[in-house]
Amino acid sequence: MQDIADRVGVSKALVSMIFRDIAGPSAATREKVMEVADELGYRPNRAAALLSLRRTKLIGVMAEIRNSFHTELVDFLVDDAERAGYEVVLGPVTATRTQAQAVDMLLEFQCEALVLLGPQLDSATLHTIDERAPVVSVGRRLPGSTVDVVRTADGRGVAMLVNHLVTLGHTDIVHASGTGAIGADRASGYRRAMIRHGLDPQVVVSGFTEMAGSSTAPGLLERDDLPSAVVCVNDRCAIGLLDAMQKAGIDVPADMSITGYDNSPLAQLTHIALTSVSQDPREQARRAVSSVLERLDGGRTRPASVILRPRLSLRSTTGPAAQREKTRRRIERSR
Amino acid sequence: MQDIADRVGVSKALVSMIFRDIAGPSAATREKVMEVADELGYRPNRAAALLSLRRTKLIGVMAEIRNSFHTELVDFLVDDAERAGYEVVLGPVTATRTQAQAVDMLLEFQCEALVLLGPQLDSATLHTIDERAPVVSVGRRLPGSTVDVVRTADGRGVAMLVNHLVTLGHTDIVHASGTGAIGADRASGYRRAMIRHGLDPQVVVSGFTEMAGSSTAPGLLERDDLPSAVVCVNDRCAIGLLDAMQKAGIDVPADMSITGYDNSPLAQLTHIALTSVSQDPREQARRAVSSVLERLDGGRTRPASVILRPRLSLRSTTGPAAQREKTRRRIERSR
DNA sequence: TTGTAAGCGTTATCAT
DNA sequence: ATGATAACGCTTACAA
Repeated sequence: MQDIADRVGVSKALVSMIFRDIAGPSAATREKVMEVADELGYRPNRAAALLSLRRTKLIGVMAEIRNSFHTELVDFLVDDAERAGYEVVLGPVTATRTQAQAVDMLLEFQCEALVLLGPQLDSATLHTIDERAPVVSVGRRLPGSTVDVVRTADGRGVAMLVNHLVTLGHTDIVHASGTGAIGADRASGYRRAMIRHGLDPQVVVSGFTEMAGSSTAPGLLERDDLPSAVVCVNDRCAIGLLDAMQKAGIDVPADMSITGYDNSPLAQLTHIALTSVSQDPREQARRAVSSVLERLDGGRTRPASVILRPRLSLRSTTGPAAQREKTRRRIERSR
Repeated sequence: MQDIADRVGVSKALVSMIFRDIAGPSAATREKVMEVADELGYRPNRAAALLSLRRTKLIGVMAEIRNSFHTELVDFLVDDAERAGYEVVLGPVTATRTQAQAVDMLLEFQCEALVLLGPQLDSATLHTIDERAPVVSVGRRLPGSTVDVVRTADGRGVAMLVNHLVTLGHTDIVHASGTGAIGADRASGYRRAMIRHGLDPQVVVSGFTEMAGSSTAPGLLERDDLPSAVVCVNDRCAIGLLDAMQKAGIDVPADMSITGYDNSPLAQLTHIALTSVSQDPREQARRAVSSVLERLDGGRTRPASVILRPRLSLRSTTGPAAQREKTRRRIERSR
């Protein structure tokens, strides 16, 4: 910057103003400065600006880079943040990099606020982080939390699936569950919905991956009666189960209905066509950024929660409950 | 930092050294300083350090956040970089954020080197960027380029698919192609392989998405003879086509074989089981980071190219060429 | 083992 | 419209 100033014969201050598009400098110097800057290949040093300014205009986003639902959210977050004049710094969680490490990195980068996707950190830790920079937790239920929350009413989403299945005549509905806060939330939504319908909740432990889903199949096939429907904790689990079931000769949805959760691009592929629940990442991103802005620029200090309504996406993996007789015959045949 | 120094009654310099684990300070002061730092919730300011140091230890990675192949690479890059003592900053390319903008952002963050995934920027631009910070282009062919390149021999990969199909007795093999440098590379690999076998290359324009793949189907179904095999430009395209074909009553691979490219997690799902070509993201990431290190810390100045051998992943979407008669009958039936 | 002081590239305040 | 100068928080000779 000093170089440019020297070359043009002005001061650093002028150059700085010109680069920040601030009224003051004359059009003539403006042009000259830009020209020389170009020639010298000058790039503003964000770190230095950051040091001088009180604000960094940086929003840190912790995400599991391999989770397509997270990357979808990140994509939207980047755009929303940009529109608000902020830049997103991604703190990736990987096999070898914990959530705590990701947060540490974001804090070192002097992010003004943190958006945490599916945080597994406990409330106390979140609170501590929040004291340094406003935290928005996305996608996870946080009872009695002191940080901002944006999430879908997962319990309700799962209940919608159960209702849908009951309407189709299903009564023998199993839940393939996941672990952690998110898994627990969905499982309890399932349980409540089943009880509300006077049905028996049946939870089998599964997980959030295709592998988990497909390894849940044998246990179900072993039963005397195949359940008439399985509500899976997410789309990937459902796809794994779907796959294993089809391999075993089970017709979905004729013999058994299967539902997912997330309404991921995968679920929408026509030859998977998974009945699922949409979490509306577009809207979650928007709300998360709004939350950040309210606390950063809007003066809000109390934590706020945004709980979005899930939306059912009916596709071809759910259908009327099978006649018991038929199902049993199918199973026999496939053995 | 000054606060800590004051509280403990030492100088900033000591505190700095302690935080960087530098020999010198006594164990006693060390402990005292850490304690007070904890109490004050102190976090080192990376930007300030960066300003003082000559080095940022930052590697910028430009990636399409929604592209699962890119995110897979990023995941590995993060780990490899960390192992080498570097931090990765992600410059996301989205619908509203161009590659040039992503690169600008990374440069503003004072990244010491740039890893560009599938860059569409022209050679001249890449060269200009390289003058500021060493550039590694990943996954794209760059004839006569002046920057480092890490890629798979895509032409050869596609040729392997063609060879495989020819071995299975196929002769009527169509290529569903993509645009851009990558699409062109794969198309020319296809053409050369076909000619080598004395077959007629037939290229139809498709694209890199499921949508593109499925919208390629009608044109193929319209033909008097269904091609016996289709080599798609990537897995997503293949899955779209696969889907549309199955919907049209075509049995894959009995009536028609389909191949993908990338060996993505999707291709590996057992009920898709797409024959594909692996680009080995793990290895590409490793090489990209090595390239960076050689130029940053190893003193290499000449550009280097690493061209990896693709690897065939045979699965269930390819099979022996169908008898013409059978195929025709199938098609009639499905109409 | 510890302290002092200069400097990194910017922005901001106050003059001119 | 432009310039001088003091921060910003850290690192690093060099000195004690």
